[in-house]
Amino acid sequence: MVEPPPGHELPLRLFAAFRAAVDAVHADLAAAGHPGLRPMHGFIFQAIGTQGTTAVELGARLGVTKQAAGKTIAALEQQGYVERAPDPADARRKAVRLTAKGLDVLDRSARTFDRVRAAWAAQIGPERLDALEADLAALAPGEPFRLDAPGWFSGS
Amino acid sequence: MVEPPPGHELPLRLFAAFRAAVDAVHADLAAAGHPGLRPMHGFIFQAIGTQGTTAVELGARLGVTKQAAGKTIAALEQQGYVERAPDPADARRKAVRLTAKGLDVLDRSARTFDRVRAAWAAQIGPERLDALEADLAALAPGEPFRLDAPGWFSGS
DNA sequence: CCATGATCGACAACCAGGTTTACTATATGG
DNA sequence: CCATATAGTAAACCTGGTTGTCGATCATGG
Repeated sequence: MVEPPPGHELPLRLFAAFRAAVDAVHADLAAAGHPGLRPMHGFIFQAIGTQGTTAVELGARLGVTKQAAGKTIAALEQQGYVERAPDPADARRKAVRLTAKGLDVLDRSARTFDRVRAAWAAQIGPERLDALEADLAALAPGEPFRLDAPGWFSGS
Repeated sequence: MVEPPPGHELPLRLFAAFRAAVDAVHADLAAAGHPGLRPMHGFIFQAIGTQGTTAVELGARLGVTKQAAGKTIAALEQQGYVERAPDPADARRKAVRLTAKGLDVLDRSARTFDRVRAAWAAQIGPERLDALEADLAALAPGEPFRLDAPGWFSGS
């Protein structure tokens, strides 16, 4: 009977591949005038999206309190990635939208992820990459868009 | 021509699978009298290992400063997971070793990771799981034991 | 044998991101 | 019209990390 690999190796390889893709994105972003963005910011930008959002909604998407979301928004506003405008329909709310600079991050990220995927397909073959993706979907079913990763790792 | 899936889906699925495995480990740990341990602690325990280590060495393995490693060690010592003893051969050094409680964490984690792997093999078939692992090794080559994940995500 | 430099661990001050608690301002529904 | 719920903000605090500094202890070259 053949010994299977130790069980911790597969999770580490999953994480290593994830990390490789994210590192590629952030290397591109850093080279394109967006230094200082961390992997967690990718989740935040995705959570804001092209539609914009509010502090409460952003907090819910990221799995943090609205106060934490508010701090994050303030920081991104400071750096010019988002802008806030009063909601004409509800004076309590403040609409948060990505600026052109913020949209550039979203756009570049998407293109780099596509580039990484194409490189991977070329490396192991598109069929095997599709099989890999299908198997992953079977092993960890459900919505892949869980944006509450910040906080999951070190969070309370 | 068939549209490939958006490139960000695969990384998210990689992360989701990693997260599922780690969550299984920490659910088991929490049920076994180790509540409050976060995913990042798994990396720390692995970095300390059965051999023990020192603050400087731990910092190097985790990719953080020795001061941060020292704080982490102090916190784990407080909770009874590690103990420090003076090194008889070098009075500057303090050997850090896992206590029985700490070794229990390491042991349980390894067994749960094995259990997860077995469950995954049963679900998609051992051949496909082996293929998945081999493909991942091809895509993100190199040492899978990169323990500097804490800090990578939100770090400086 | 000892002076100099490197290394180990600790302390202090600070920062980033998160939480809890508390508060104001605005909507909304009975 | 008022009671209750919701959006945003603020303050105090926690954790994990950083830089800078320091004393204590090796290690090495005169």
